[in-house]
Amino acid sequence: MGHVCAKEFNCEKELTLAVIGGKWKMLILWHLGKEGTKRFNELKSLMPGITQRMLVNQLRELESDFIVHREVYAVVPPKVEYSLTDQGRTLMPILESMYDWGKKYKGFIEEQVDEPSVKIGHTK
Amino acid sequence: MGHVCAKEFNCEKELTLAVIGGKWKMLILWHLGKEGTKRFNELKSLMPGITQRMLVNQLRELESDFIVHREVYAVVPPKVEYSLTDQGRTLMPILESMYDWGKKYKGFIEEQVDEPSVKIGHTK
DNA sequence: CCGTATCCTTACCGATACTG
DNA sequence: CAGTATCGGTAAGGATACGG
Repeated sequence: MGHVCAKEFNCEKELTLAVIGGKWKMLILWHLGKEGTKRFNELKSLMPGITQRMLVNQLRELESDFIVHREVYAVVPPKVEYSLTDQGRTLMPILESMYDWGKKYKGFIEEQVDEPSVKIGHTK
Repeated sequence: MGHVCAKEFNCEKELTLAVIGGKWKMLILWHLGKEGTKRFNELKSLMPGITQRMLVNQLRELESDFIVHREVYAVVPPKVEYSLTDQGRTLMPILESMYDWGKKYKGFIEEQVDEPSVKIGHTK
């Protein structure tokens, strides 16, 4: 198991990329890492634009890669909580340096092209 | 210009990912960052499996994002050298931490599933 | 030696509708 | 509330052939 298993990589960096590289994965990890445990619909409303299908999909992959823990409560209506595993938490420093780099790079790019062209939303 | 321009991102982390996330980009950056300037065919033989089309493509995107510098010499037969820009060099710490994380994660994964399943090539 | 030009496959992702 | 199921578009990436 693990969505990353049975794939071939040229390098361990690509393994890391395979884990965090999905369309919404970094955003999910960021919320869980910075704000802690979240329910499914909480995550959904924190990420405007994501569909239910994609949220489930990305969470399932992160779970099968041992990055995210899924806790199901046997209640009605259903309650499911997501959180980072210990392994998942070790990704945070990488996400932070990617955030910092992206921020500086955005400024750099806007100096090169004199109209602001890289559009970033509000999630930080 | 810049292949990254005119795209929308939820977060600056995703901008970083857009810059390094191509299939062969991290590998290219790694070679240029660790071993310095390379000619086109040198890069190609350092990356078994890459096609000429993809190597050109990834290099052009990195160039338009101001990460890689392309130096053309007016000689026959043609000679073209690729190197990291100053901006490109600032990516190396991120690539290194992704390498380190991937390496540890690979060991971690192999403990979970008792057969070795994550296959990594020889490029390091 | 260093590319272009085509063609084609497939993986990713979005929209939408339905369910325990 | 927290999911499945299905369908379809699009862009990334591979194979191959040709060119300055």
